[in-house]
Amino acid sequence: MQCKRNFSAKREAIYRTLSSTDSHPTAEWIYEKLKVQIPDLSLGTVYRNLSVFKEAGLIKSVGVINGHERFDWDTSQHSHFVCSCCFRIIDIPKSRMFIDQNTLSHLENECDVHIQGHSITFYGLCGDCSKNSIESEDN
Amino acid sequence: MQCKRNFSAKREAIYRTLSSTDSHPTAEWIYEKLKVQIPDLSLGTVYRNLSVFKEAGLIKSVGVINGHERFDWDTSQHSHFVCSCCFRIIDIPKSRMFIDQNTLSHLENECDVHIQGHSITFYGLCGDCSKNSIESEDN
DNA sequence: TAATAATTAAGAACAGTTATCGTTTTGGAG
DNA sequence: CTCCAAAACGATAACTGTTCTTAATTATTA
Repeated sequence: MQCKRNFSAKREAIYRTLSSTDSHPTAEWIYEKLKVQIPDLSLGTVYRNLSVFKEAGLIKSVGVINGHERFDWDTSQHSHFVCSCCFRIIDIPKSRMFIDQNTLSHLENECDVHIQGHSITFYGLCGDCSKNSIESEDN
Repeated sequence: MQCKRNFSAKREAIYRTLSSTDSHPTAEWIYEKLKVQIPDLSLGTVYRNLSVFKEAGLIKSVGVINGHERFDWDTSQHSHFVCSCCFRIIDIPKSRMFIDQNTLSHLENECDVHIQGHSITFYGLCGDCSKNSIESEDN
């Protein structure tokens, strides 16, 4: 991959689809979304380009949630909340939970490691699932 | 599963193998380790019992690292370091990096979620891989 | 002992992802 | 524009970690 300006039409569409949502989608989701506009798109192409983007540092993986890798266009340091019920992923405001450089340095010494990054994931029930589980108790 | 005392011999062996290492192993690793002593052990049995333990809250999953689910006998709240090179997982001392209840409460309100837990993962190079990558530069 | 429940091995099935391969598209040079 | 090489592509097979099925075995209870 050269630079962003040289994206092929499909590559561009895949990147645009990912970067226009905050839902931290799967490859499949992006594929389904784009198939409407680009009927001859292949799922393999979505996977391949997501790998290309990831390798180029243009996107990040949130990790494998419920068996599906989830992607994030926002490569800046931020935390996520993952709903254990519907597997929705919600961004935690960036102002929160920042681990300072001093702590990282101490950790590196203490554990004999070289830290390049970190991720904080909260899990529990999202608002909707929380509400639903209360409603379904009313029987 | 009833209670820990009623473990079958193989279930017991699987739990013992996991709980006697800090390597956060995969199902495969436990299987290979036990196959020596228990030749008629099946990999499916290891997977099944790990699920049973997880469901019972006896063990935790560290998540899927490099395509393999990693398990941890230590269910208490603690953080991990994951080496991006050899995928070793190192426990971070429990004294470090805990997020207080007050912060969690604020987060729950701010994001409209119900937080049940969280995990902090640091990544980078472990001591060994860091050393090796420096050595291989000397060419 | 007989009936019942729990656990297991073996291997088939499954799902998400990656690799292969022949074709098409793209972008630069002449 | 035309040619060419490199990049990207679609289709689909292959791969891999995990789960499921089934029949057999083992443990428990009556």
